[in-house]
Amino acid sequence: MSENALLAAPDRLAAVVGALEEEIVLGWLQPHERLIEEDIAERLGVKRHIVREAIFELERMGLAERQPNKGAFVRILEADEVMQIYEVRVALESLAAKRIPLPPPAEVLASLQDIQSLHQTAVESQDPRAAFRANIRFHAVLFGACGNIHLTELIRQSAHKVHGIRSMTDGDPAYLKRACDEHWAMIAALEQADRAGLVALCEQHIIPSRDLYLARAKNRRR
Amino acid sequence: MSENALLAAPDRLAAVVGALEEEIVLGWLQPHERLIEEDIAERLGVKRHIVREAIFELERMGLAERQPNKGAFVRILEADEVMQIYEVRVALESLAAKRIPLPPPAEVLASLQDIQSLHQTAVESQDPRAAFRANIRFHAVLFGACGNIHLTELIRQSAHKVHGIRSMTDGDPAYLKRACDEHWAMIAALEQADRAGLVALCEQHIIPSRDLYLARAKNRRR
DNA sequence: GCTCACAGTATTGTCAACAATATCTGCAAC
DNA sequence: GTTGCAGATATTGTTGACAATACTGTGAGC
Repeated sequence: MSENALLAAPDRLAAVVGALEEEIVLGWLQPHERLIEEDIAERLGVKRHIVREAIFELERMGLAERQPNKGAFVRILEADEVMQIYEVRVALESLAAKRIPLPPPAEVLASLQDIQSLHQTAVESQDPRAAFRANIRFHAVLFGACGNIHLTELIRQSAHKVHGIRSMTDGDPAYLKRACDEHWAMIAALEQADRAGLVALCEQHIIPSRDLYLARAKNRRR
Repeated sequence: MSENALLAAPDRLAAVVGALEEEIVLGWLQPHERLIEEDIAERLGVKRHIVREAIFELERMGLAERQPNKGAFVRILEADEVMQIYEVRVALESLAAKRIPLPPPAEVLASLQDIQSLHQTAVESQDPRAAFRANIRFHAVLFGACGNIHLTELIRQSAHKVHGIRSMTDGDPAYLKRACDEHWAMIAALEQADRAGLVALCEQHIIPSRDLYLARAKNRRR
């Protein structure tokens, strides 16, 4: 990961945050695992300073928890927290879906189709990292089309909190296949200017991911 | 403001963020004014390091804007941004209002009444700082009663972005009086378990503040 | 009189050393 | 065998100094 050293200063922090987020989300870093600043700094080829700020950021994102003078841990969300976050996500994403102009600009549609092709490829070839990234980009472009930057940002924040996509790693092919199909259905709804269909799809789309997260959280608990 | 030095480490950052937020919001710091790390550090009696982090936080809150290697400025929201934020606020606060248990726990009601008494006193005695703080606390307790921490946090975030309460300073007594009355009406709706009334009040309550903000933003522009 | 280059200044960004705090290990007393 | 203490180690938190960058003002050349 020494490519970080090559990045411009303002992007390094974001790069480290992103790297750590992926490691947590893809399960390389387990819940309750300690995040030791110096180790991470060395591993990612940056100074401790940057890692420190990144961990603050992760804490804000809800992926890590800090205890003063003790350090940071990968955080595990309680079931009720997950429910609460998803309740808000439904409201926000539903609002966004209602605001997306229909039919959307051609470049938005084209972009979504490109990203979704990548997503499908990643899912079929069982590349969790690529699938994770494509999935994020798909939703960013989709909801970004609503034109409300603040809303888009809150949706992004809320989604990142519950990217417990360990599901991706130990894999649930049926779930992944379904997510893929639903993405294509959303694209179709956009093309056909089917507002009701789009909103319904968006609202339904996130429920399985919630339930999967909850089911895994339950199993994880000893 | 040297009392900051006495605070425990983890709270100092929050204290500095709060102090700067108030200064921006109450108009002591004007839009486009530069936020110079060392000056602020000296003024607030903390190290530059803390101020630096605080400014990052302000940027996340949307109150400041940073340009790499150049510095940070007090940010001024464009009219369309304000509209967008308020659109989200209506959705979020409305959702919260629908989730508050009715009637709410006695301590919540008592707390709201206490805070609102303070708010009223502050408004009547034209103490913008106290009014600002009481207003924030009122909404925090009110929406906090919905029980969804994540939702409460998003509401707080969104509200802080548009606390352009310069309105408080150069003052619009009619607006302040109205806000006060509406707060009392919300308390009454809570007591009477009047869900529809509560939700309607919450949705209407923020519109005047939006319009006031927009009107002032317009005047401010030369 | 205007423009461009250059030096000087102000400010932000980075770093490595130091201080404070918590955690671990080994030993002794009971 | 367990508990409690003391020293050693590991880790986080803080600081001041230095480097990099952008801004400002002055003077030379046209």
